[in-house]
Amino acid sequence: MKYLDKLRNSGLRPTKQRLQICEILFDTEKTFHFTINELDKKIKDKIDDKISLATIYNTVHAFEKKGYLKQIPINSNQIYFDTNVTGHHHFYDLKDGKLIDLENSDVGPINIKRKINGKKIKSIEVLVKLEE
Amino acid sequence: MKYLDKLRNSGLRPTKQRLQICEILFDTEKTFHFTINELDKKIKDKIDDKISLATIYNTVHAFEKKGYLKQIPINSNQIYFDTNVTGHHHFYDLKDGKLIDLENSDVGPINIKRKINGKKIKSIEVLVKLEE
DNA sequence: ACAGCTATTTAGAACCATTATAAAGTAGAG
DNA sequence: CTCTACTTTATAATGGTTCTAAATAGCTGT
Ligand SMILES: [Mn+2]
Ligand SMILES: [Mn+2]
Ligand SMILES: [Zn+2]
Ligand SMILES: [Zn+2]
Repeated sequence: MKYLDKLRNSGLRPTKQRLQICEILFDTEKTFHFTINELDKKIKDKIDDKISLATIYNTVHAFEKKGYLKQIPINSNQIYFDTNVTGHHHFYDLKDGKLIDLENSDVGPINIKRKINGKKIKSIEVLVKLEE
Repeated sequence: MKYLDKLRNSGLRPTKQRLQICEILFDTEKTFHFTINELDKKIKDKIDDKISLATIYNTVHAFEKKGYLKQIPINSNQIYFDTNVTGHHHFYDLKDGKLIDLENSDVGPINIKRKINGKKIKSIEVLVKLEE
């Protein structure tokens, strides 16, 4: 199994459900963005076993904690996740609610000049909203 | 009344509730960030009349539509609003969930090199997450 | 001032994404 | 194989936000 070690090495038991979700999330050429609802639909499409919604939530959160997924900061009634966990940015199309990756090279270096005492920077994310 | 014209000029009737909310939101030296829940508490503290939660939601959304407030893109179970509607950025302290303004001058110019066909850029917002 | 019209407020219900619960099932260690 | 901790699951609960529809209030024209 392709993802057995990935899971074992993170201290996550490689259950059938987790392995199937791994295939949907990580077996693709390109990375992608998704909501839980979209992932649930994709699972129903692509696999014949049923995976409960609770397990989908549990798994996505477990993967996020391990750094295999990240949330995208955006105002929406649903959480958007990203299978691209490298530092990068996003276009957000206000018309259709879709996200498009913006590579670091498309944005250029961002130099935060202000410091906050006792805190360090964990991430810098740019959201570029698009309209017609 | 200080906010009568502001409201009338936007096509919003200057009701007692809207005028009172204006005072809480816009009568301050500094701009600030808030959730609906925090605004509701502040209203209970500062004014003696009761304003229903539905009216608070209605008013905040009306003000946002008129450009007197904006939402801050961030992952949270609640929407964060900002009384600072100029283009600027934010630190987000993951420890306590608080936002701190980052002026454009603290970030430097951001040059988005990539274009999306048929779309134009409405806003560019940077979120800098802080950890210990 | 008054009538008539429309916008607004309101309490409460509904909505719905997410989280909690607790019982049944499963993986891995020994 | 057994034991235990972890995981899955159906289902309920939670909680922020939106909807509903009836009451109220601002505004325009007279
Ligand atoms: Mn199927
Ligand atoms: Mn009071
Ligand atoms: Zn992305
Ligand atoms: Zn701000």
